[in-house]
Amino acid sequence: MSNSKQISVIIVDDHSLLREGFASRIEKDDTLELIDEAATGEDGLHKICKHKPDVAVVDIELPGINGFELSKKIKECSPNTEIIILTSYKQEEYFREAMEIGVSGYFLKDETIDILKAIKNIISGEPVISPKVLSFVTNLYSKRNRFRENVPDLQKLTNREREILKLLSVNKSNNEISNELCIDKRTVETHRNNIREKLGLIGGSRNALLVFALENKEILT
Amino acid sequence: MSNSKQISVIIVDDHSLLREGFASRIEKDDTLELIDEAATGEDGLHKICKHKPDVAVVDIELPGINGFELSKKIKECSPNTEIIILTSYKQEEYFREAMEIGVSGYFLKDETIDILKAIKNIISGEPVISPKVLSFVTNLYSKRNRFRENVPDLQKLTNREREILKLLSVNKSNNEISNELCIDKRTVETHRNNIREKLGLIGGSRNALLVFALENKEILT
DNA sequence: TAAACCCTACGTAGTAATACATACATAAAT
DNA sequence: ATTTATGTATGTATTACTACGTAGGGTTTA
Repeated sequence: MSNSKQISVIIVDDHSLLREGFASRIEKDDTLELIDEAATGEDGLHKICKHKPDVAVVDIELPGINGFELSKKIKECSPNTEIIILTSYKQEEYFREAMEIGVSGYFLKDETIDILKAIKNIISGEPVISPKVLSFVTNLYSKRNRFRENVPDLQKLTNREREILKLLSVNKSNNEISNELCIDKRTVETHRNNIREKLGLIGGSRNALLVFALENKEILT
Repeated sequence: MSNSKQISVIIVDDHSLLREGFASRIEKDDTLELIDEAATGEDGLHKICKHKPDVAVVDIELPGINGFELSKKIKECSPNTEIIILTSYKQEEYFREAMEIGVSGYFLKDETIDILKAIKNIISGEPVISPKVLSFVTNLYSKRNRFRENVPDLQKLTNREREILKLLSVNKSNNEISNELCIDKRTVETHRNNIREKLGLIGGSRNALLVFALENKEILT
């Protein structure tokens, strides 16, 4: 009955109607197999730990332990099970918590989403976030009103200059840099000036170079 | 030639080898059609505005206008074109900017990702983020969480001090702040010192306060 | 071979911020 | 009613960085 090529799935949701719909959809797809289902967190945990399915679809609002607690416990007892949150909560806090726990997918029930395709995507290594939920990410980022006009041209800098810029990005002073690189402190100043000129930071605020270094610290080799 | 059921795609990347590989993959899939390609931002924009493809795959680092600028212009001239960023930059800043612009996908070149499947997913309405990149979302959220726990020191600041810290976070000098708030520049220094003391930044590096302000600019009211 | 670039070093001058103080008026708390 | 917190202002000295230069020795390149 259980084809080894099939993706094994367990759903944990207290709405029987939703479980039925989910089961009927999965039945029509022979690459997926619903091996069990549960209506409570405890029952779900028990069944998932027992069967260790490829995918667990869990609701957040559950009788007993909720979907978050359940997810954490799943990660302990069956770490290879991919967890998909399927919920009607689109609050940012819930999404955030799900992300922190490290679930592989987060979908809203009221969406016209192809949950089966999402499961397959996740199994093939692509975490998927539901379109409506993705807007949280976008909004979150948009709240920061910094907007980069150009990809900074770090290629214009020499190796030494990039090295010094990297030290600047971890907030080292000229003195510290000169000690670390065993060069004169005035030489460090020369490099700084050359860097500032190449990056077009001359005449700006006193700390323009530091700000640049901090903002770009990740992309410095 | 062009089957109306096919998904039309244009790729903009300055690496010809990558374009060739992309083209050869697409050829083998008759649901996708590569209708044109470009090596520069300008050429890409021209071709995309002309053909208005279903999907545009764009690199960030491009000769001339970069991938971000290109994406913004694509959204103007061909708003129905889904944009997929395909890049070797996995820095959070780039991902953030891509999200702000509102692209539908963000993938890393060095990943063993099925880009064709990703295109199809996106066409079917599922924004997809590359697995490695998705960790930014997680990190971002957990970072925010840490902020709230580890920086209650901000509560120790008075309203005026927070106001000044906020101005510091956008890299204003004491002089600029004193003008803006109509107080003496030495008073601003007093506030700075009080802030530094309350945040435990005394004796640290000269720019410790600036670094702090920059790193926490998002959570300043 | 000459030109260009890179790393190094230094001179003088000025500005910005810190370290470490004191001081006064007001408003809130108790 | 006295303490406390807050916002304001000032003094002196020191440090860190910038502005604007010059300059030698090394390697690469045209």
